[in-house]
Amino acid sequence: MTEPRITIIDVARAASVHPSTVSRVLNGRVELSLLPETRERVIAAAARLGYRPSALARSLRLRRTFTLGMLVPNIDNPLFPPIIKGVEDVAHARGYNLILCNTEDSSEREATYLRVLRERQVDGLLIASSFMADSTIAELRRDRFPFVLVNRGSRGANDLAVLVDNEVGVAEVIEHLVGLGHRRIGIVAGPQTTMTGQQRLAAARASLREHGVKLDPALVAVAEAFSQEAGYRAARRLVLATEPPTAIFGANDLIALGVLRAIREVGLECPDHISLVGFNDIPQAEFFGPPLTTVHVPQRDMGTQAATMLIAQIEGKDIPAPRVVAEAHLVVRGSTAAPATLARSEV
Amino acid sequence: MTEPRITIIDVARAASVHPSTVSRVLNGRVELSLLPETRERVIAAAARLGYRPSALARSLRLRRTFTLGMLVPNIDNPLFPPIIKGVEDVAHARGYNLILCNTEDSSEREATYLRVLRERQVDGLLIASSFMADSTIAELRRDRFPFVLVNRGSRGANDLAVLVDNEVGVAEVIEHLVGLGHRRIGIVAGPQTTMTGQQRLAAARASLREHGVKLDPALVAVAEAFSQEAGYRAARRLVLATEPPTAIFGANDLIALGVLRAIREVGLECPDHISLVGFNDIPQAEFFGPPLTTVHVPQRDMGTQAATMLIAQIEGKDIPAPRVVAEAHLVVRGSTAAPATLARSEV
DNA sequence: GCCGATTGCGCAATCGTTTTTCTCCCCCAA
DNA sequence: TTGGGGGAGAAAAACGATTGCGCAATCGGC
Repeated sequence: MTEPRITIIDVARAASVHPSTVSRVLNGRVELSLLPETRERVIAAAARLGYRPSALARSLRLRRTFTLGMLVPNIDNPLFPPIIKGVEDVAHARGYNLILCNTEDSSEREATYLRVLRERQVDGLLIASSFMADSTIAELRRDRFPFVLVNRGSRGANDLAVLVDNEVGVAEVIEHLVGLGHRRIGIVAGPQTTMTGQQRLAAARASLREHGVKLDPALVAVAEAFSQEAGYRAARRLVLATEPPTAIFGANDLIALGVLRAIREVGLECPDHISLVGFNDIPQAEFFGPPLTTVHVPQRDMGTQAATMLIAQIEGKDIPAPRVVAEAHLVVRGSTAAPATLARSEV
Repeated sequence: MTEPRITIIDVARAASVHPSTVSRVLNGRVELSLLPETRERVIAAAARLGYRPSALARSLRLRRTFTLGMLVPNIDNPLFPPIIKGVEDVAHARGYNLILCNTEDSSEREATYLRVLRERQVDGLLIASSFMADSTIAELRRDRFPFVLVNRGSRGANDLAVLVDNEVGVAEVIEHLVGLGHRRIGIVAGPQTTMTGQQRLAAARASLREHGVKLDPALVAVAEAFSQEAGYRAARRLVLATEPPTAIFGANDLIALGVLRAIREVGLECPDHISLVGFNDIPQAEFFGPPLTTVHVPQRDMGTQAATMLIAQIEGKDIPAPRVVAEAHLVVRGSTAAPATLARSEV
């Protein structure tokens, strides 16, 4: 890269035409008439010199970068890679690139990345970062900056978003557990600073109430993050309770995994002593020991939908619905069973 | 974004100075003397207008983008997210951004992304994509384009690279299995179009030979990708053999997971009938059923090392060693045990 | 043989920065 | 009074591409 860059001017010189002609040839502007022979000369010269147009210069001139920015809270969470792939599928097919930023659940990183992405003039933003302050989102809205929320909501009712049906998903979880005979159900909620965390907890409470099951406040813990470690820390209190729950619902699969560790640490087994349910159905969930009962969400689909919506917005096309709610349904695997006492009485 | 952009000229006008002065103030060029009062006026004007410099224009002028490109074969493979995080840690700390591209194990996508990244003038490239042709890499080398290989080698001995010690890792795997009493060992190798795939298979062969264990060719299968599905397809032949192996080494954890499914599908259990070992120690490996015995590699570290090397190269600093070989050591968990016959005789 | 239409391509402005060079002005000393 | 010096900021030239406009040449029609 120390050698001088080959520019459109070099190509023009080599083909004995004007730079503008090179531009037209290479961008295939068919509305302009060009001698086939000229066209070929230009193409040959470009190939010979190994000309590589500068996306920087082009974007500056065009005021378009054909780049999408994506903010992800934690790429370590296996929920996100499939979503990212979905986004990439669409972006790539439509001629856009993706700049992926991992915010590490840190609002400073989030702010930095957001600034950087805007300075780089991405054409639009996919926001899967659940910690982002509503005020930040409001600012984007005010600036009319194209964005789509993924796997999180916002107060602005008209913001474009691809969401998960937390109510239905959680309802199925509770229904399943109650159906198995569980009455002493614990919850390890997600961070209550996130909408997802709030919604899933609220949905669980509501659903338990509907089933006439009382939720012991001692059996509700809040994890500080949607991570395994946070889940583990939060779950310890539950499993050490004088009367531990017979089933625990973790607000996502990673939290559930942390709960699993906590369960084992006190010498109990899942599902023999405590049943466990997660949320998201991350790709390896079925291989866990025991295979995790969880709520499946159409991850890749969410990514493609979000990207499609964003690009439509960028290109000023019609958007059928501002918010898409992805279906979420329980997948029963091996981590749930009837409570121990019941099982015994049944035998 | 339909509103006209606020440029340095607007700020200059608002502060009644020349644009060049604004640039100097905002970039803190202390070597130039500026009246404190002027400086404040400029800063105030910039803040008031909400000025956001254009990274595009700046990069064009500076011929630097402070952006790193990263090519990853498959972000779905949990091996990569921690590596990416390591890269991001360093990049972020040093003022660089990361453009992440997922090649989906497709060489066309790889070529497209490579072109795009160079057109966008990223300052350097992290290449974790193991399918990339050596000729492509040779081209980068010829162009003196800064790049670092991650988790893969190349023929060019002087290419910067952060590698895994496949020999030691695999040797420990074989040693472990042989030590447990296994003699009929199967291998599900990675794609032989990749260096990693070749190396691990070769290392396994060599190690078995050293231990005087004969490798039955019928027990060697090659997966078409480092994925669960490919591992599953490749493993079926092994588990259906007239005399199945008592242990199988999968070239990475995802392949091992596919093998596990194949084992179960024919009604066998792991490790009771067949022991299983993987490679990489992906974050959820310990939660699998059974917890996976595998080779741990310092994932995040590899990312930070690679990024550090790349940035050093970009900035023309000294690079201590062109290739870093990360240590790889076996982690014994529940997926390996003594072979069934032995176990029975021991009881 | 003249005029107007059409074809093929060049001209120059523009996108928003940075940086080198230059100018102006003030102050102080000779 | 004049010249030198230096401080503060203006001018202008890049960086590499795109595009509306316009000019010259060719062609066809009468």
